Amino acid sequence: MGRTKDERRAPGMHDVARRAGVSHQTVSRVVNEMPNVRPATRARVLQAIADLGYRPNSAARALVTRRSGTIGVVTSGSMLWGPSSALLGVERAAREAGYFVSLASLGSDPAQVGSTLAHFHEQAVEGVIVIAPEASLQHVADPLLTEVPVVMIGAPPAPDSAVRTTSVDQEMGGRRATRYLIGLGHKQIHHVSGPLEWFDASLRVAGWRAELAAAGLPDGTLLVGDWTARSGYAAGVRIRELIHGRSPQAPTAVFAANDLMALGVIHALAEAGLSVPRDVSVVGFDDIPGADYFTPGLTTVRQDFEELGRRCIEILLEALRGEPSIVAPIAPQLIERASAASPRD
Amino acid sequence: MGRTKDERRAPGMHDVARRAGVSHQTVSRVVNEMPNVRPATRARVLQAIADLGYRPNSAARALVTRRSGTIGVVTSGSMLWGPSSALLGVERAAREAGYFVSLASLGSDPAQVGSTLAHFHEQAVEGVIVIAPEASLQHVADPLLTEVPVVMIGAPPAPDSAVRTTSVDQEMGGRRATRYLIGLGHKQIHHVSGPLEWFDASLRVAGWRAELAAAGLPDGTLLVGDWTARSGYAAGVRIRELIHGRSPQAPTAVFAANDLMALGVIHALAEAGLSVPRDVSVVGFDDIPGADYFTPGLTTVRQDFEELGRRCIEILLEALRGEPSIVAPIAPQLIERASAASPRD
DNA sequence: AACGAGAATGTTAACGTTCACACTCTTCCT
DNA sequence: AGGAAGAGTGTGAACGTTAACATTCTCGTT
Repeated sequence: MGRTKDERRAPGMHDVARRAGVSHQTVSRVVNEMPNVRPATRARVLQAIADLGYRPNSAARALVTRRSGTIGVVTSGSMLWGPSSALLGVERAAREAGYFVSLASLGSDPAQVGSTLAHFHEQAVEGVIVIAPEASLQHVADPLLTEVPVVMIGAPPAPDSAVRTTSVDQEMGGRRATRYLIGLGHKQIHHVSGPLEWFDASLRVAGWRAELAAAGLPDGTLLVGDWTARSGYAAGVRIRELIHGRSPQAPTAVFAANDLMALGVIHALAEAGLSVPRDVSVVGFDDIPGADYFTPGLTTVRQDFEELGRRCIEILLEALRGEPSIVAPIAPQLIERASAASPRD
Repeated sequence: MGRTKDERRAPGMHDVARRAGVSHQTVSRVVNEMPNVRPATRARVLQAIADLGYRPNSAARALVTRRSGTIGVVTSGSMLWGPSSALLGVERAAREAGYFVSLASLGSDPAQVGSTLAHFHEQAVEGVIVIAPEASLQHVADPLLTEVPVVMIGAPPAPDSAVRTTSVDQEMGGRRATRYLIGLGHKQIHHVSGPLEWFDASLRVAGWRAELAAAGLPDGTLLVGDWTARSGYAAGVRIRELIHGRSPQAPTAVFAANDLMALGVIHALAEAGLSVPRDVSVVGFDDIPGADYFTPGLTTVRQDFEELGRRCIEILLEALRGEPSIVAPIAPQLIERASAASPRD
């Protein structure tokens, strides 16, 4: 009775080595594309690998190497258009660079942060990318920082921290939107922002203010929303009341910090018989799918999230190599559509 | 700046064992929550673990165990609202079950399929979840099937294949939307579908047809889109031409297979001075963020993508345990809003 | 008191790599 | 001819865990 080993083990380096008539170490060298292997030998090994369908065992490699070949990505649980797209960019770039991508989402429960970190730690990730541009989450990954590099997407550079960052230039986005409206002749431009503890939100506010000031215009009213269309609607209700009351604060244009809130604003306005852009101009932010077919088509500021994700990996790789990284933020782009026009008067 | 080379090895089981005055095997037993450890010993070990900040090394474990504790998730590259949400659900459930989640997206290039599979294979994933409900991708994971269970999200059950599936009941969704419109009194109901090679798309078509037939109504016209608002707009243009031409085929209601296309349809209609729902009723599908603030608020069929993701993991775990799984598809839900009403005549 | 059945713990050998060497050829210089 | 330099290859020991088995305790039973 021979060994009834129906547990057919996957071939290992030794099997390949035997078949190619070399030592396991030579196989290792071939697999890792190291120099100092004669072409003929390399070919023989490669052939054996192909014949046997050999695949290196990454666990064994990770064990001895102490490198997992994995990078961890933390996302906040929201999965809005932006984060999802950035995640996609991150994944693509990471895989292209030969890394595995391990995903972990953050619930609202702060205890989850600890468990997520433990999760990554246990997996021995080589780097972490945080897609959660809320200030409250700015330091989620700090405990890992002593061990691995961390890149945070969308956060402003923090020179005091070892966390590297990259982002779309949100302030510039805010300026572009505002300047465009000013160029159209608007003088009263209000802003519906996201929650101010989001970096993106407060930077867009800053851009809006700066541009208003630069043009010598008075500050507009700031209405704080929460990124949802519903909160945009609430802001829109406030705005239409201002307009109907012929308030001196009544705006001729509104800059919303994302497209969803812009949608809500437009809805509130339309409900009250106010037409966009005839009565009020609206500019959004993000250029989400469908923004071009809102009624009216939404003039907005587009950000390239996938590019953002790619850069994230780029920076992480630089950090892994110990290089400094000076990456300029990505410039967002204004997309002209129908929701903004010159004021009537 | 440059991180000093930290030669201090992380503590291993032996270190813990020494500190607790037991053998490494006992530590292993404690870590893996195995029985037959005296409470006092367990406590001592736990204490030592805490003192040393010990974390089990998953690579070593994976090596000896031949189980990676990782499940692979393949997504198509699109990152629409649905897939993203499902991904989130999958991640949550997987982590809760103690698994790592490895992500890989599929580009358009079919060669990528192979590389993605190799990627997972190399990582020794224990199971694969495919979030790519296109028929063309139905068999992407088949080569892995001999090794690990595969669960495909959104695909119809295929009894001939070992691939397990789960989904929202798309046909029911199509029926619900259509029935609602019929209940409102509509007799000419057209459908703007997604690409027919998507399961979801063809099932919704089937539901629409079935319900029409059940009500003894004539077939409506099928306009095939590609999920984008732009394609919905194109369909809307066709529809408004029908209406303006007083064609006998002119519909009083349109069922769009997703909200984005519904948005496009509404836009095209509005452009031509046709009002929704006064002139034409529109029902969408998905209930994407913002759908409630379209003008008018979109009546649509909501699917619970996160639940879908959770079930996916549930089924995968069952497969891993060798259990059969008979999971009923999730019933989608009609959300009544303003975009559909009774026809005027 | 001796026995034995479990419970509790320990010992040793894998798992499949890479690393640090040691070794054997070439090649080319003196 | 002698040998140094370096290319090409091989050897054995880690890496940190679990599996399988071996051993020691702890009782209740006879």
